[in-house]
Parts: sequence; structure tokens; C-alpha cells
Amino acid sequence: MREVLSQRFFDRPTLRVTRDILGKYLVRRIGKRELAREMRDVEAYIGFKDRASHASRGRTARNQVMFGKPGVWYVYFTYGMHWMLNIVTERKGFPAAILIRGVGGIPGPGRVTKFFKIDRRFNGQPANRRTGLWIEDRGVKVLPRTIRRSARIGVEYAGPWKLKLWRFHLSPQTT
DNA sequence: ACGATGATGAAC
DNA sequence: TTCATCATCGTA
Repeated sequence: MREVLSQRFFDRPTLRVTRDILGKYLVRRIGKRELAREMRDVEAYIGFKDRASHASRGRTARNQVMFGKPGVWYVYFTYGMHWMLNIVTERKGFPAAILIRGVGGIPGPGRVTKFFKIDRRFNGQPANRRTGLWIEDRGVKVLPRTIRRSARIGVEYAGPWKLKLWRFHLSPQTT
């Protein structure tokens, strides 16, 4: 079984999408080659008020993709050297996205983009085969008990929002 | 524990 | 136009 996730998958409440995306595969086509890794560590950034989210300070040139259609990549540059990969969720007009923080064998959002050769070219592009970067269901069953929830990483500044348990990840030896 | 390294957004 | 900050990582 191998099915490309459609826009419909992402047009749902973000926490549900975030949980469901674990065990799915991030796939990248580079020429004739395909790289694919299981998603194991993801974080939700939800709505206008979430102070950890870029969207909390209103719509800007950088974050406008978060306010757009679901199933679109939001890629931004940070710390002068790292690209961060997110997939937009929920309806147009409501800013939300999921940060891909780690995939199989590759922990860390900066390492994920480096491994998959992802940069600003994907920002605003839909996740599908045509754009060369998409997400597949490969039939992996993720048992609810193998999913861990925690506070998000690197958002100490976010006040009460730093306490939200919006990081979902799989422990190293599960599936 | 800290420096790298540059875009971003808010202040001035 | 300046400046602090930043959804991080590698080295120590």
C-alpha cells in the first residue's frame, strides 16, 4: 500500500493531523531518485494567538503561507543557517502548520531539510508528486500507546503557550 | 555553554 | 536604519 496524502488529509483540526502524520513517509524526488523516511517527530503551531507560532504577530511576507491553503509547504530560514520544513493545515484564513522535527534516522528539523535538500524553493508549493516533495501513507500502523506527547522544543519565550503538549513523537524503538 | 550566521520584524 | 531575536546545530 502506497498512497499520496491529498489536501483533504491536511484540511482538518491540526492536532488530529499532527497525530495522524506520525508513521507516514516524507518523500523527495531528486532526478530519478527517491528519498523516503518515516515521520517520527512533529509539532503543531496553531492559530492567531499561539505565541510560539510565527502567525501570532499577524500576517507578514514570511508567514503568509501559514494563512493559506492546507497541504502546502511552509519553509523558512532561521539562525542564519537552517531551513525548517512545515506543512500547512486547516482552512484557508486560519494560520496553522506542522513542523517536521525528525524522521527515521534523522533527528532535528535542520538535519531533515539538509538531508532532503529542501530550501525556499518549496515554500508555498503544494505537497504532491509534481513538486517533488510529498507525504505518503505506506501502511505503517502506529499504535496510540507508542505516541508520546510533550511541550514543544525551543519556545521558552512563548509564555503559557510553551506548556501546550503539541509535540508528538515516536520513541526510538517503536512501530 | 557557546558561537555561527543572516533573515525578520519592531523600534527609532 | 539599527537592533535584538530566533520553531538550531556542532563543538566543547
